[in-house]
Amino acid sequence: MNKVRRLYATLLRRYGPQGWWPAESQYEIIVGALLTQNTNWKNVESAISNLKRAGRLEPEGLLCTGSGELEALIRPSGFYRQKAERLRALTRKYLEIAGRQKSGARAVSREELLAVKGVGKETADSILLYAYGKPIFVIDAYTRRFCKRHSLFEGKEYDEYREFFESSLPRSAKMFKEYHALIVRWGKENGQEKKTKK
DNA sequence: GGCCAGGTGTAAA
DNA sequence: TTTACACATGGC
Repeated sequence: MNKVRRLYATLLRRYGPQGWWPAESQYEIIVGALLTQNTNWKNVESAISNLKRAGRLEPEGLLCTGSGELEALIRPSGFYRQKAERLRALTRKYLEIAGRQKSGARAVSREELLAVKGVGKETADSILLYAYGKPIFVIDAYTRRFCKRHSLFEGKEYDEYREFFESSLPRSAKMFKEYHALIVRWGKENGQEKKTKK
């Protein structure tokens, strides 16, 4: 049993299952993944609840919402102008994937998500893992801090971290979901040391 | 009042 | 390839 697995057991014992991703639908996960970019989750919840209340938290409904109205609804999540635009692009991709799945065509790929403007590696991987159940380990700022703090791994590239975790753990989406959630939970209780000036 | 939050795209060096 | 900066709100 390696250190990565032992730490997982420790976190799970300390915090219990986190039950991520907190959402009522697959589409809500995708919307949350985009809105949470560099943003406090509380603000995202507020934006999502606005969308829900307005009946816009579904792909077709969101796409037929005017720019001004959409921006106003997601305003609490910050970067609201660009996020409104990017949310539309991602929603179109989501519908395209859904249509394909219905006809049994090829499955969702990381590349096509990355091709959507506003979707970077973390967002793409969050979507693949939490919305589509693909066994891909999500790396975020907390994960890097976690690695450093526990002397697990010190790399540079996003994919180096991802491969480190994926090669240290059984290939299980269920475990990847829980581990990432636990790291975030850990991160919220362990503020960063100093802030090396990003 | 400044720092931070479950990043990403773009432009310049 | 690396670094710098814009994007923006809300909580402490």
